[in-house]
Amino acid sequence: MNDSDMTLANQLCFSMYRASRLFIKFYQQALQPYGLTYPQYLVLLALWEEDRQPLHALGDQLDFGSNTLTPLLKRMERKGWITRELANSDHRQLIIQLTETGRTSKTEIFESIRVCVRQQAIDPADYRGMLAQNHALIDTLEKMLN
Amino acid sequence: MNDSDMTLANQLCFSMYRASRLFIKFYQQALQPYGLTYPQYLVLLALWEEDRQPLHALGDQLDFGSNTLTPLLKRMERKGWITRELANSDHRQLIIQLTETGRTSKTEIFESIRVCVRQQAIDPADYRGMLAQNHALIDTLEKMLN
DNA sequence: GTAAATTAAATCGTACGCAATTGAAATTGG
DNA sequence: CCAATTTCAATTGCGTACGATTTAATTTAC
Repeated sequence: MNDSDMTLANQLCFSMYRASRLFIKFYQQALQPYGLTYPQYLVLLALWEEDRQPLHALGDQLDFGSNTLTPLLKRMERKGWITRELANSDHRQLIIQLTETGRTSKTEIFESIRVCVRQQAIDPADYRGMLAQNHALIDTLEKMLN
Repeated sequence: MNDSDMTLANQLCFSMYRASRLFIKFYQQALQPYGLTYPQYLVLLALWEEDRQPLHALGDQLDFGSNTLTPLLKRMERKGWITRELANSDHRQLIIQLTETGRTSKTEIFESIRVCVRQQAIDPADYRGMLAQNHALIDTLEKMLN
């Protein structure tokens, strides 16, 4: 590995960082009508897959700690997407649940996203290939960071 | 595109976001001894490729606006990595230049990064493949966002 | 049964990212 | 030449990210 591998253009980390930020900007366009940020949309995605999860379970899926999630979820509660209530069985756990609005918006928001993503016109095989490679990379990095 | 394509696990954007954050965390470990953050390291990379650039040129390469760069560069100036001076030819432009420390640290910091990256043990062909695919994706997204 | 350890959310502080605006300097067009 | 436009960096405000600590509730171990 020589110095020419250390240019901005040759850094995989930098290209991931660039692609991620552009991708998020792209999604934000579709989410703007709903007043949602991308991380907030991720919370909705997780809850649409499984409602009524404790905060730490959302954190496990999204790799967010309570330092990130607590204020984010409070904002989502204020905007009427979710409710936050202590679990009866364990008063340390905060159960996050979709509101009626949060549940029923799924169809409309998905359609907005789909319209938006369809314009990207990425080859489905490329998409799946990159997804698989990213998952492999994520596994490698997670192992190295303990 | 059906609802099963909308799970967290099937979102390319989310996997980019996850990989990017893990990658940055990985780099931060190597950068911690120098008190550098990853975005600050990117500025150094750009300046090591070409010193004495105006703020907006760094912004073009890293896709940062002055709203991000101005405070970031002030922190780097305080820590002695760079200097900030108005261009004589154009008093609107702020020329960013490496300090002696900034210039000479290159060798040592590169070595730290290389030691760290070598442990990843990613196949070089995979690395190049992902880099190329990311660049293609970045181009697509940039075009769609104007 | 209770002190020690663990788990969970919240809090604190710092540093991005980025949309939007501001204000100053340079360029342009009539 | 000079008013209008454009180009810059800086500022403002908000929402993440995340290391580190705190506080409260539950488990564990003896």
